Amino acid sequence: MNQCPAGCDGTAGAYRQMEQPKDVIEKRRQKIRELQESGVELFPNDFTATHTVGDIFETLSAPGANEAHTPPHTPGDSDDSAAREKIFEKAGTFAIAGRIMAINRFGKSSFVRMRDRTGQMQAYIRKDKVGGEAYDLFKKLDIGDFIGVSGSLFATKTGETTLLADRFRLLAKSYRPLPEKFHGLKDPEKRYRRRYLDLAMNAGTRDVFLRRTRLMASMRRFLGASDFMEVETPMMQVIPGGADARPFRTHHNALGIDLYLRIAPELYLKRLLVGGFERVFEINRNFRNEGISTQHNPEFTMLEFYQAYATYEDLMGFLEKMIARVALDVCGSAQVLYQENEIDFGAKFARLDLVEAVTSIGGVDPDITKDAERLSAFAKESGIRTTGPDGRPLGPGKLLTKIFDHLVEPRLVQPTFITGYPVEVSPLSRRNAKNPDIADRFELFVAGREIANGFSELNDPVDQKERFLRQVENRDMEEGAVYTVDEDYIEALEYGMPPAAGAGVGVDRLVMLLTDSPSIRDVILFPHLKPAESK
RNA sequence: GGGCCGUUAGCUCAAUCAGGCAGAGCAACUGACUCUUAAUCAGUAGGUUCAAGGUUCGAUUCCUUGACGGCCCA
Repeated sequence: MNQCPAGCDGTAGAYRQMEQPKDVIEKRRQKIRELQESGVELFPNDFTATHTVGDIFETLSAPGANEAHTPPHTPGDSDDSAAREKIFEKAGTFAIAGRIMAINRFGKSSFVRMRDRTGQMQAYIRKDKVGGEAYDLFKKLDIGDFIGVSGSLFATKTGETTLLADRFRLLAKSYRPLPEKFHGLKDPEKRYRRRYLDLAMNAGTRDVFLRRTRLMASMRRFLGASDFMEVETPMMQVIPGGADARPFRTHHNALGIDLYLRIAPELYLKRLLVGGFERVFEINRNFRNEGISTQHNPEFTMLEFYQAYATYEDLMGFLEKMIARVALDVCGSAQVLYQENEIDFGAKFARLDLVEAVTSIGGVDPDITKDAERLSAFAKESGIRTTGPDGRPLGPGKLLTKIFDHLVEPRLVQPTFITGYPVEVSPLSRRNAKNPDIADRFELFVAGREIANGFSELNDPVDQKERFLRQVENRDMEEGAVYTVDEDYIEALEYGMPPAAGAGVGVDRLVMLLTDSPSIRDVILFPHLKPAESK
């Protein structure tokens, strides 16, 4: 039964819409107008909370108050409840501020579930306590509004510690309804685009980003304790270097020149080694103008650190310890479950030579790895592209690492250092003392993905310049690449850089591992998505 | 870049196979209720079915194109 009493022509419809708005938001706007008309301030900012929810429970669990907040509680346990009453009485009054997450209204009293940054607590609002006028105001409040409540504590029948309101105030009105309480916000697109709702509704999401913050703090602590200093180097660079990737381009108006967003901080951090800062690190964003996927965001966070008088082998040991420490700080254990696999960051990480990995794990005939032509044929058979973007055939070193990526990388579940990379694919690494075609370099793989990359640094300016030149030559035809030798960096090396080793750690990927997140978008607050059509 | 899947009320999802008045729960609104906690009870309202086009008497449903997202592959 839903007939228009006045007939269902357009005029009546418009009239009805004014009287009784259909739209949820319009209804709320109307309610807000009524609030304003009765003199309620919608967005005051002079409420002072005396406590957080966490503070209150902490107060109660202080010595002598142990039982005060242990719901659910067996009702009718008179000794106990008498003791609790006493504790609550002694505790005094509290004023808390937070967002209304749920309301259970009765005729003349209501329970409100409030949440602040430390947790949730329910308040009980009674008409006879707060007064008729205030209670009428309360009736107009919505889930999602922010309120401040002051009062004393009591235990409900079910034993839940509850704030009995003497007074309450509206602190900020919401114009839009929050997503549903039980199912929350599930649509991944909406979760990413409107992360604030995802955070407001999903405890799991809040936990991921709390862990991310803890991870950053843990890494900084670990590096600081080892005498590393944190530095910040340019994100806008004239020559983007330190990695093999396409940069974003931007423009400086006053200088009239194009600049690039950095693809890596490496070449600047090593200039600091030249300057005498022997242990430096930087944690910040790099930008790579490439595809977006569950593993790639155009801007991502990287830790890079450099240590003078250290080798890549020293750094493997260091990283091993750092990651174990970070896992412990973030997860409370060095054994971490990631997508069905238990990963042990506490044990010594495996170490394996690249060629050995390709033959033993990848099952490739050792003879093939020694012969460039057979390597190329094998790659082709395995469905691997054997030419670069410019159409020229890839060198054997590049082919070998591609075969590795294809056959071995997905199978390296437990933390594994791969060493023995060809110099051909390691333009900034020091050559191995015994084999000049091999670099003193490692990559760390966990759960089938590259997590870190490190090497003993090339500090010979002549060798470095030659490698830059070769790189430029090879990239000549490559679309979008930037091919300039960083002469300024070479000059810095010419003044002398101490022997050193450095490594980069993909922070987002590490966070994924430690929060059991399948997509990089789950660990970046505002991941890049294509702009939506509308809404 | 390729393949598959998805997009329906503020939110979570039905209805699509085989075309026939677009539904539920929560949220909202009205009323009852001073111990609820996914409150309960009675009632009400709420839809550009992602967009554009096509087929058809009739399209959420079938076809084409596009947008965005998810998964897999490169």
